[in-house]
Amino acid sequence: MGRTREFDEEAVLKGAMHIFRKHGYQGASIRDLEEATGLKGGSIYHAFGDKAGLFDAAFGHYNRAVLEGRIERFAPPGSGLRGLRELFLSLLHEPDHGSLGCLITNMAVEFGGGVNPHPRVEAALGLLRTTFHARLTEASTFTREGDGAKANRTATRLLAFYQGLLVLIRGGEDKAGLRQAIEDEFNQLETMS
Amino acid sequence: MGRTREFDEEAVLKGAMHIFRKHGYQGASIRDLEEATGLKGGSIYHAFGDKAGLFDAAFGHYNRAVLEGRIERFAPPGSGLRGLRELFLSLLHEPDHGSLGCLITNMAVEFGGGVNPHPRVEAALGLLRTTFHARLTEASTFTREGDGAKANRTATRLLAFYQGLLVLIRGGEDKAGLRQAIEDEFNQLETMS
DNA sequence: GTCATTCTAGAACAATCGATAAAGAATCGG
DNA sequence: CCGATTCTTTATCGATTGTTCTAGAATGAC
Repeated sequence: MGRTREFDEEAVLKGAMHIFRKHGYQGASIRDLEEATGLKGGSIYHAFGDKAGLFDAAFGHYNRAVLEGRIERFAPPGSGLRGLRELFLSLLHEPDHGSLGCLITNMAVEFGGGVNPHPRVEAALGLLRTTFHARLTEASTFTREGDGAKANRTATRLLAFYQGLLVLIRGGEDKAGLRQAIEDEFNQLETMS
Repeated sequence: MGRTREFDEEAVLKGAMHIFRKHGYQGASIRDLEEATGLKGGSIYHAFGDKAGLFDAAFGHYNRAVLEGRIERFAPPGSGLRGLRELFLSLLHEPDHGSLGCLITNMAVEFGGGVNPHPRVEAALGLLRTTFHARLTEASTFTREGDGAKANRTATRLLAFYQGLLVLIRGGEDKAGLRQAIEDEFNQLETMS
């Protein structure tokens, strides 16, 4: 029933993900991806169809392993505002001064301008927004409000703040100031009427 | 003393800027730039040295004409928090669903990951932060605070919010929700202790 | 008008791009 | 062992990339 696969798919996707995060989609060449994955070009095309297919798989891996993992670790269900704060602060601990950017942020920018948004970007933003909303409604100041309209609006505001932080981190902004901005935001969120 | 220039530099930079905003630096080819500027490749290289030189000039034009122009129009000195609010809201009026992204945001992301930040990105972020700080200190709630430390921290927080809004706009986020987020942010800023 | 100088136009450059094709290597059912 | 199938490798494809070169057109100084 055919030759057996020699590569570890997860390791391959991890390597490809690194390259796409560093150099973007357009900036990542097939040769770069060969080196990072250990696969030869032919194998890449056999396994993933084309460059866009490998990217899609790598993006899926990012959403699954990195994004969801980060949420589970720092802002699990029940952690409320304190969890969200830790989630935001965790962005500052990225290595290499954000040389590995957030794939969502980077691709929202790189693929933006088309008529419709990239589906994986949309899905990831949706997961973040849903998470923000859920943790917000766990906080007493938001459950008192009756419907979740206020939490919805705050979730959108936090989503923008979150993406902006990643832009500034990647832009080389000093992290102490960003930490202070995060603390301010959540301190104010906790003492809200 | 030599042949006279036939092209209008401002028009050329404007055309190049459009391409770079739409497709990014890597995604803009010299042929694209020829078409958008009306110049032939030879002339481009004669006038600007190379692709990076044209980009640098176009980025300078963006900071001068678009960014500073927007600030002067919506948040001139003395306009305080109300000016800042208008500045933020003006981001939503960008045409084509953000198909022309903010060059600062896009380049902070695309050139991020290097050891040191792109100087023009740094300059533009600095101008924004300085503007935010200045308008904040015009507001009574911030001048009461003695030193400008609070205004500094809020300026950084607003800078992240600003960049995040541009990411979401480019990502195709619906603008009504973003408008609400902006209004919430500034309503809360106006009623601060 | 001549000359040095500056700009423009267009062809061409080597290098790299994403992608394909062909052949060998490994696996399993028969 | 055979043959069908699947994966890996290698070489190579045409297209496009950023850039350079060369010839021609326009300018001001003399």
